[in-house]
Amino acid sequence: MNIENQILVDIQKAFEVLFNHPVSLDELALQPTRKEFEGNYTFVMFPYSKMTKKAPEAGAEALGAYLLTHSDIISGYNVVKGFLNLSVSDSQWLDIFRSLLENTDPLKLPSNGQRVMVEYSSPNTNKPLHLGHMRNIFLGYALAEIMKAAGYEVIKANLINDRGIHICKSMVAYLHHGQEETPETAGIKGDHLVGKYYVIFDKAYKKEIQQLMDQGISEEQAKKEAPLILEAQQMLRKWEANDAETVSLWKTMNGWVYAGFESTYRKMGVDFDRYYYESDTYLLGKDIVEEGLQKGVFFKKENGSVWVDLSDEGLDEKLVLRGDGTSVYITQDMGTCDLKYADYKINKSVYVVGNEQDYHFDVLFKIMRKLGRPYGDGLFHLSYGMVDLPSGKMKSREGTVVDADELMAEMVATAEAHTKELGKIDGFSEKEAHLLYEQLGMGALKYFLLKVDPKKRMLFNPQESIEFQGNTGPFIQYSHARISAILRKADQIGVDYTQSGFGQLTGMADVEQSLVKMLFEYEKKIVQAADEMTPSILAQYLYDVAKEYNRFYAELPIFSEKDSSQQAFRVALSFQVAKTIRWGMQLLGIDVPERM
RNA sequence: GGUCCUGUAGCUCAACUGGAUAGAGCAACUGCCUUCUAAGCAGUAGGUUUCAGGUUCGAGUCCUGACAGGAUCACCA
Repeated sequence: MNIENQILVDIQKAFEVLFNHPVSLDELALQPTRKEFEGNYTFVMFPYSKMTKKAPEAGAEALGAYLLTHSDIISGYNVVKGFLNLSVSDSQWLDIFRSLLENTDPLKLPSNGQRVMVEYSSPNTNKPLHLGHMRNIFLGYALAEIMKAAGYEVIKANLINDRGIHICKSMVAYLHHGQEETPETAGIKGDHLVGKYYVIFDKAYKKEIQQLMDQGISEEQAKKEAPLILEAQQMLRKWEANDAETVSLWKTMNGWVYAGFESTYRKMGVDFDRYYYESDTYLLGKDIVEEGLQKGVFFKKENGSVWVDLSDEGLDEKLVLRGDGTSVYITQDMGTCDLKYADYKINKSVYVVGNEQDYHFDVLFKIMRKLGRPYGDGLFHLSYGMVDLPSGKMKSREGTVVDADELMAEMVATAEAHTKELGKIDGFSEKEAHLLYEQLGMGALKYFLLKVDPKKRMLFNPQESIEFQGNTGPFIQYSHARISAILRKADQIGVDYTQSGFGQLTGMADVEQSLVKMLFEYEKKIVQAADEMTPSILAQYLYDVAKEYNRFYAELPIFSEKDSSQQAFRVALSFQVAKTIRWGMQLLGIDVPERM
């Protein structure tokens, strides 16, 4: 049942009857009535005064009167200036509530026949994951889950950047200083171990540059000629030539990193359906260059380099293949773009990548469209802003990053300390308590990163950012735990909170109606979050629901309520809120506890 | 310099896509645990939505121009 649509249809009818002026449905829109006014939905009359030939206020009055008598849904109305506030009857809301209550499985809309790939995480294998990656990973996971719920078939992909000069840097450093060290002998997670050598390389490299500069060589020159960088480049050539020893070391070190990443992903509670490796894909795309030349989309310059001219689309000329015939970044991206389609015949392809690559994806997508790809219009860059620290931007080479593993451990520890301080773990086993700390710590962290509009840059202050009160994950989790306690008691004393238990209910309090209305909007929020690829819409909604529930909880009694229909309804309402919170939080990758 | 993104309470963020008196949280202050979990609820205070124009019945939202912050503009990835 879609109540808004029904009202709009009635309004449409009214326009014909009252004003003798037919309108199409998409010319009409409702908005929620502001709190300070009476009503549920508001129809704004101002835009229609020309077609109604009436002043907005008079038109609204006429429309309201018409709806009151001709619409089954509308139980009252009032007009303030040109705003027509419509009230929906309690019995309508109750009908809606009953149908919501019936659903026992997490909301999943019928298939829309669309298949989408969401690529996220996509790490380099030369350093461990940090806070910036976490925003990416939680966003990507949540978006994928939300799109599933909205009726898409979703493939989660991770394109691992496992080759290239940066990987060789770690390898060179390891050869010089590694002395057979392994994650086991060093007692360090594999990704951290490899990251350690990346830092060692960078330090030594900088030192060499300085030495060369001291000898009077320019910085630019020094960067190119330092022995270490030459060695790394040499190693890259050997890797590309498939040199056995080099490939073996590469495999070993990458193996360490993958083991480390897997453990981090597991802690994060995220997963992937498909891994792509750049070592498999980096040669792709050259045939597309050829195709583009033939189609006249690309052109060749004198030195043999191949370009695309996007100046008609407001961009510049862009290189797609070097003069020596080797690939650049975008060459292989064109190749993987096609590969994904060949593998899954996807309608949409979403790239969760930071906003520093806005231009790159703009170019890539325009090229694929110019090449006439069938999926061209389904390409989408979910661009998110950087996570800054109070000290400024995170720089992995300068060690000013917040490490993902460390942060998660700290979050869990903080959750533990906080919970113990509140003395809330009576009757918990050791295992249950630890699970709770993890749920709370991770919930706080994930919610913190997901509640903000992705495209905005955000500030992370290690001391203050993640809290447990107010607009936070734990607040929502707490609301769920509270309801769970109520349901336990209701079951214990035998309250029938199925539909038949509140069959005699006659009316609702304001908070109750407002809660029903919010619960009804869950589906709409899922669709909106999926359409706009913005998980924060769902996060914000869940907070609003929890907040409203806590108001209900404080204002109305449940077990001391004497009217059994009232009591049953309030338990049922609580039950439905808990379900909605649980489902929604699950889409965000956040677990909710039964007790806390 | 060109292009793109952002600018809302002291701080972190909302504002249903142009609607009514711009809302939450944190921090501060005041109440509420003998009643279902106080990680909660209610209240007070906090705003020229960076600035200046424009569009219209109506602008935080749209257009123009400043200002501030950021990103990007490699035969790097």
